[in-house]
Amino acid sequence: MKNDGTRLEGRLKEARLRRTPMRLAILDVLIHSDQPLGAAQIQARLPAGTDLVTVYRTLRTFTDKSLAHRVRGEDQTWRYALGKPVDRSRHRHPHFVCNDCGTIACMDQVAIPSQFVRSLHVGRQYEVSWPEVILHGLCPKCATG
Amino acid sequence: MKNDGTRLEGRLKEARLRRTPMRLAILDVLIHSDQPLGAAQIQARLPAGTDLVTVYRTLRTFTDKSLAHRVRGEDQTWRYALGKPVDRSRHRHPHFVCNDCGTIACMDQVAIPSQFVRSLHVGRQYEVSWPEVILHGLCPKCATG
DNA sequence: CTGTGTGCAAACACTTTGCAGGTGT
DNA sequence: ACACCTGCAAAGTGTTTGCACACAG
Repeated sequence: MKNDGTRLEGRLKEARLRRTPMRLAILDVLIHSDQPLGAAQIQARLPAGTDLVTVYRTLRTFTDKSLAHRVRGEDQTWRYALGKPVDRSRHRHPHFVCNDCGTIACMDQVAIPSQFVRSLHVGRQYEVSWPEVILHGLCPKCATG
Repeated sequence: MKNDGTRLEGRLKEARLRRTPMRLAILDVLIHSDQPLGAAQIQARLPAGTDLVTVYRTLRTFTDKSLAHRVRGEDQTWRYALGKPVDRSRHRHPHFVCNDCGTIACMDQVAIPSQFVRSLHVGRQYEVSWPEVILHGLCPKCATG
């Protein structure tokens, strides 16, 4: 945890992006979140007065450079999360959306079976590049509550 | 095809909704579309001057009564499609989104394997109610084009 | 110094809400 | 007749764009 700062700078350098306070701050928020966050949620975790537009632009930069990826929430908004180095190019893990509290979780540890697409027997006129899986249900908190 | 009108009225009656020109018109548009349509797209297929707000309200009524279902398009907008009687309560077929032209197709004929969720080995703290599958790739038109 | 990033205001696109008047049953 | 629909206007929300200034490299 101590060298998060260093790691963050490394990510920016790798993506050939300037190391600005705004970017470091947003990376920091994302790295410490256990779930994808929306632009407004991120803004709320930054110093008061932080400009939402800049947050949007920064997030766009991150996704453009594949530093982060985004998923849609039930409520129409984009949620952003850092892509694990391993799946930075393609984020093929399922996402979980809670019917109750609405939070989303990246199930990085869950793999979509490689033969999944094939098992669907989609007409061969379709060229499937990747299957997005969104699991709906109750998250641990809401399931027990 | 000749008795579409009758069928449409039947659906409304079944849902205890009044048979209004607006509703019949929208049902007609949806029944003749091979893909989910957005509110604006539906409006465009109705007589000029049709109120978009009413289209939205009508679609909301339809989804409330499970007469139709909706999916999100890549562009963040809702696309509506009539639910097949069979899956009116739950629409578990995959949807296909074309990377190129952006159109969405309901793959009603494709079944998601029943053991799919189990095969993911999601932590048991999560209660998955249903798996949403969105296939990304190229549709027949764009694949050949 | 130069190109990129940031802040602020304003624009945009999609969707919802309020209310008065019209219509199906 | 009465509840439910519809049309019009206006507000909301999330996101993007334009432009002048600030700052990292």
